[in-house]
Amino acid sequence: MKVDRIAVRSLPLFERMSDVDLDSFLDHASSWPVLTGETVFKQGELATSFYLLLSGRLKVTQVTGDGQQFIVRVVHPGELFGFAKALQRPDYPATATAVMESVVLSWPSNLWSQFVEQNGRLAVSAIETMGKQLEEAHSRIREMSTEEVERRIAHVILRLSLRAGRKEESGIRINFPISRQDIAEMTGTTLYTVSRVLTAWEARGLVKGGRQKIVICDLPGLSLLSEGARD
Amino acid sequence: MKVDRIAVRSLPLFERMSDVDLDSFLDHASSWPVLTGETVFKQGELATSFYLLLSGRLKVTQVTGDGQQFIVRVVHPGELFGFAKALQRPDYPATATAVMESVVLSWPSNLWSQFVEQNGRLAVSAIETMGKQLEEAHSRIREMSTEEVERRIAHVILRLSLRAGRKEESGIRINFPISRQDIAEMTGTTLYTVSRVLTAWEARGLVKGGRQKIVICDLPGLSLLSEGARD
DNA sequence: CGCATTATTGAAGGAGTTCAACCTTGGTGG
DNA sequence: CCACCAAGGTTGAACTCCTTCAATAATGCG
Repeated sequence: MKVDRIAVRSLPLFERMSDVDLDSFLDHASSWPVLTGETVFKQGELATSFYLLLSGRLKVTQVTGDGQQFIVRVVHPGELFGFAKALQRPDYPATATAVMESVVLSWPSNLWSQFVEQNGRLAVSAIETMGKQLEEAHSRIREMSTEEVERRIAHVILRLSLRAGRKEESGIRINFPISRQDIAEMTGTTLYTVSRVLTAWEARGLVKGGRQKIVICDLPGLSLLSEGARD
Repeated sequence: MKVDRIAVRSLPLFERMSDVDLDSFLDHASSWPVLTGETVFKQGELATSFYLLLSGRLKVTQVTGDGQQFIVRVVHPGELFGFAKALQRPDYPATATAVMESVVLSWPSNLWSQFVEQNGRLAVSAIETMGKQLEEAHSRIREMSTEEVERRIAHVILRLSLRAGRKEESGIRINFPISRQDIAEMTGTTLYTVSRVLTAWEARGLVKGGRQKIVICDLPGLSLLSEGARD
C-alpha cells in the first residue's frame, strides 16, 4: 500500500531526516490496516519486521509463565514498536493488539541496523524515543515501588490523557476503548480494585466512567491525588 | 587522567568501532576514581557529562517527592550511565553513588549527539544497550505487577548474580556490598520483609547472608523459587 | 573498645486480593 | 425494532500478605 509522505514527515521521529533519506527509508516500507482485536505480532513469534503506528491505538501485552497478563505499553500514533532487533532478540517479547482500527507501517527487521548506522539523525531520534520509553518505564517502577494503588491508577490515567486525551463537553476523554481490566494490567492491581477506585472518584466528581470509557472531569483534582494529596 | 585503550576496546559497547573512531572518542574523555559513598552526579543537577563505568559498582537512586528512595538500576563495569541528553533532559533524573571504589570515564554531554550521529556503530551499540535496559525495566514492571515479594527478591538476586556473581567455596557471592535496605529499594518492599525472606532462605540452605553480603548456595533452588515453585 | 550502622524478630494493623453473586450495557440477529 | 446475551462492571465479605512500629541483637569500623 502507498505511504503518505506528508503525514510521515510531520512525525517527530523523522522531522530532522533529509528528504532523500526519508524517501529511501519509506521505499522499503509497506502499510496496512489492523482491525480492532487483531494482532500485529504475537509473543514468541520470529521478529521479521519492525513497525510504526500511523493511526489508531495498540496495546502491547506479555503473558507470564503462570498465565498472568500485563500491559507493557500503549502504542500511540507516530511511535515505533516491535523493534526486537534493537534488543538483540530473534523473537518478539510481547504481543501487539489493536484496541481500535489502526494503520501500521512495517519494515523488514534486517534493515534496522542498516538504517540506524547509515542515518545518524534516525539513530538520534530512535535513541530519544527509547530514552523516553526508558524514562516512562522507570516512572512506572517508581510508582509501583512507592505508591498506593489509587495514586498509581491516577498516574496511568493522567499519562494516557496526555497522549490520548480528547476534549469533550463533560471533560477530557481517553480517546480509545479501555476497560477496568486494562487499567488493572497497567497498574499491577485487580479489576475489582480499579472498579472500586473509579466508583469512589465518580462520587467525588473527579471522573466519569462507563463501559470501556473514562472521562476526566477534574484534572487538577486528579493531579493532586496522583501527587499524594490525602483526601 | 590517561585512558587505557586496551581495556576500553574489550567492552561490548566499542568492540565494533574502528580504531580511528575509538581514538577520536577517547580523546575527549577523562577518567577518574570515585570512592565508596561518593556520588558521580546528583538528582536535579545540570547534566554536563555522560559516563562509562570502567570498574567498581554504582547504584542509581531516585528520591520521590515524599522522600521515599528507590534504586533505578545498578551500574556494572562497561555500562554507559548518566546519558540524560539521550532522554532529552537538561538535568540528571537520579543520583549515581559508588557502593565500592570505582573508576569512571566521562565526556561532555554536548558531544553525545555528535558522536552518535557520526558513528553508526556507536549508535547501534548505544541502542542495544538501551534496549537491554528497557527489557530489564519491563521485567521489573512485570515482576512487580504479577509476583509476590519472595519471587521478586529471588529475581533481583539472580539478576545481580549474573552480572556481579563471584564463585566462592560456599557458593556464588554478590561481589559488592549490598544491604537489606538496598534489596528492598530494588524490589519495592521493606527491609523487614527482605530480612525475613533471607532468614527463611538461609534456614532452607538456599543462601547465606551477612552484613551487606549475600552468597547463593543453591542456585537451581533459587531459580525454581523465582519461577514460582511452591515450597 | 565503643558506637554507629545494619540486621533480626515479634505483634498489631491495614491495604488490597480473592471469590462469589449480581447488575449494566450495547451489539446482533430474529 | 426490541429481546437476548455475552462482555464488561459493581459490590460485599472474608482473608492474607505485607507493612509498620518497636525493641533487641549483631557487626565491624575508627
